[in-house]
Amino acid sequence: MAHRLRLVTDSVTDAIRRCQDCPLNTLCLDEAPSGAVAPQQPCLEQRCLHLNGGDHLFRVSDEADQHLHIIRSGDIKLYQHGRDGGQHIIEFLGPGAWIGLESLNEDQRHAGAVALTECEIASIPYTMLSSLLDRQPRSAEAFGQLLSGTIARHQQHAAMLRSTSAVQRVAQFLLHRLEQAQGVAHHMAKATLPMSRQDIADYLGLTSSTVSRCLSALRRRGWLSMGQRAFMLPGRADVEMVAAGAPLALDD
Amino acid sequence: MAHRLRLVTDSVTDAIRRCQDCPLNTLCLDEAPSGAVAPQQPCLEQRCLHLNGGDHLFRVSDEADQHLHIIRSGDIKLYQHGRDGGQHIIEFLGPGAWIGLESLNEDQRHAGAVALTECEIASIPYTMLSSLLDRQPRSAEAFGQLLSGTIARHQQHAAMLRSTSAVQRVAQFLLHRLEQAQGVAHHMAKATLPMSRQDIADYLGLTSSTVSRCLSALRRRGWLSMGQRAFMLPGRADVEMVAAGAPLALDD
DNA sequence: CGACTTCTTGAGGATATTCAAGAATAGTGG
DNA sequence: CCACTATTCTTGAATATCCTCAAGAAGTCG
Repeated sequence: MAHRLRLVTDSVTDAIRRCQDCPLNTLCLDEAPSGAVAPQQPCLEQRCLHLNGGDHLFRVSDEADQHLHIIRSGDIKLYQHGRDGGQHIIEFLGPGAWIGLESLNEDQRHAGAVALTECEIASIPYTMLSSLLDRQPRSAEAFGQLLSGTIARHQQHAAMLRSTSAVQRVAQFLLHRLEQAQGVAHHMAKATLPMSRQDIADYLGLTSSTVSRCLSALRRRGWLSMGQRAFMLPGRADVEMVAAGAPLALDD
Repeated sequence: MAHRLRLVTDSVTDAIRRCQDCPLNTLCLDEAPSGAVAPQQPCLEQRCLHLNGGDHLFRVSDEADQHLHIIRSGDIKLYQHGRDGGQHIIEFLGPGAWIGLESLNEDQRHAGAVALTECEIASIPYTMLSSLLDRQPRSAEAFGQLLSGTIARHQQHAAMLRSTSAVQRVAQFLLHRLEQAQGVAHHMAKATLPMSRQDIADYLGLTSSTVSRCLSALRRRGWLSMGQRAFMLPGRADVEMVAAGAPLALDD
C-alpha cells in the first residue's frame, strides 16, 4: 500500500471532542454524550489518512476492504474504465462526502478513487458502523437517508447526461458545483474546479475541446469568470437559463 | 388512489408457504422456519397489488408512503421530468426488482413509476422491513448489498449515457436487457422490449428516430431479429463489438 | 373494418467531434 | 529564482453524427 502515505491513528483522548469532530456525528443521534460524562468506548474508532494529489485511495478491481471513507478535506474523483478504453468519471466528491457506499459487502471495487488535491480521509470499518446502526435505530434511519440520497444524486447525474446540448451540460455542471460549495459555506459565490478539462469532459460525456469551447462562450458573455482553479458566475441567472435549455451559440 | 385498482390482502394462512413465496426470502436468513414449526407471526406482512399497463404505482411529487415495492411479475418504468419538458427514464425494472429504495425516509417521490405491462406488485411498509433488519443482522447485510447494487447499477447506466455513439448505446441497451433476462432463466436467448421507442430514446438520451435507425441497422446486418415485443441477437459477438465502440454506419 | 397511435425512413440542417497547431500552465533541476 | 520541458488548455477548420421535420407504413384498439 505505497499510496497510503501517512497512516495516523487519531490520538484525541477526550471522547466528547472526538464526537464533535466526528464526521459521523449526524449518525450518532441517540447515544451522543450530552456534555458531562465521556463514554469509555468511543462510538467509532477512526483512522485518518492523508493523500497527495494523484494518489489512489483504491483502484478498480482492488479487493473491497470493507471500510467506509469520509472526506474531511480535499477533493476526490471516482472513476471507471469505459468499454472503449476511455475513462468515465462517476462523481467528484468534496468535504463531507462518503466513499464506498457502492461496495458494501461486495468483494471487489468496481470503481477507482483518486485524490485531485491533498486530502484528509477518515476511514471506519463497515462492521463498526454496522454495530452502531444495530444499537441506534435512528442512526440506521439517517444511514438509510444517506444511501437514498446517493441513489437520488446518481439519478440527477444521469438526467444531466441526457441533456442534449453541450453548453447545457456544462452550465448545469457549474451550477451544481456552486450549489455544493454554498452548502458548506452559505453566501459563498465562488467554487473550485480541481479537476482537469478532460475529467470534466469524461464526467459530462463530451470531449475536452467542447468543454473548453463552452467555458469560453460563457466567459465571452461575461457570465463566467475564472481564475486558476476557482470560478464565479456573475451572470448566474443567465447560466441558469442555459442550463434549463436556452439556446446559446458557441461562436460569437 | 384511483390508480390502485385491486388491493388484495394475501390470504395464505400457512406461514411456511408464505415464506417460500415471499420475495423477501433472500433477506429472511436467520429466522426462516426450517420446515417443521410455523411461526405465529409472519416475517413480513405483504399486500399484493395489481396494475394494468399504463397505471401509475406512484407519481412524481406524490408524498412518499414509506412502502417498498417488489415486482412479482410485469415491467415498470421509473421516470423523471426533464428540465426541458421531456421525460427522462431512470430505469426499466422487471420481476424481482425493488422499487422505492431511493425514497427511504424522504418526504416526496422524486420519480414516477408506471406499469408498462400488467403487473403484480408486493408492497411492504418500510417500518416492517426496518424491524426485520434490527432483529436479523444478516438481513441488514443483504439489504446493504441491495442498496449497493442499486448504486452500482446507476453508475453503469451513467457510463452507458457517456458512450458517444448512438449505435453503441443501443447495442449496450440490448445486451443489458438480454443479460437481465438470462439472469432469471439461464440459456434464455431472447428478451423483451415492453417499452416504446420513445421510452428507449428517453432512457438513452437519444430521439426515437435515432433508436429506430440503429435497430434497423443492426437488423439489416442480421445481428438482431425482432418480433413484436421480443428480440434475439444472432450476432451477439458483433453487437458486443459495437457496444465496445466499433464503428458502424447507420445507412448501408 | 376504420381511426388512432406508434414506428420507420428520407432529406436537410445544426451541433459536436476529430485533427492539429499555438498558447498557457505546471513541474523540474540548475 | 529562473529557464526548460512536458503537460494541459484554447482555438480553428473540416468532417461525421445526430436531430428536426415530415410523410408513409405498420401496428393497436375499439
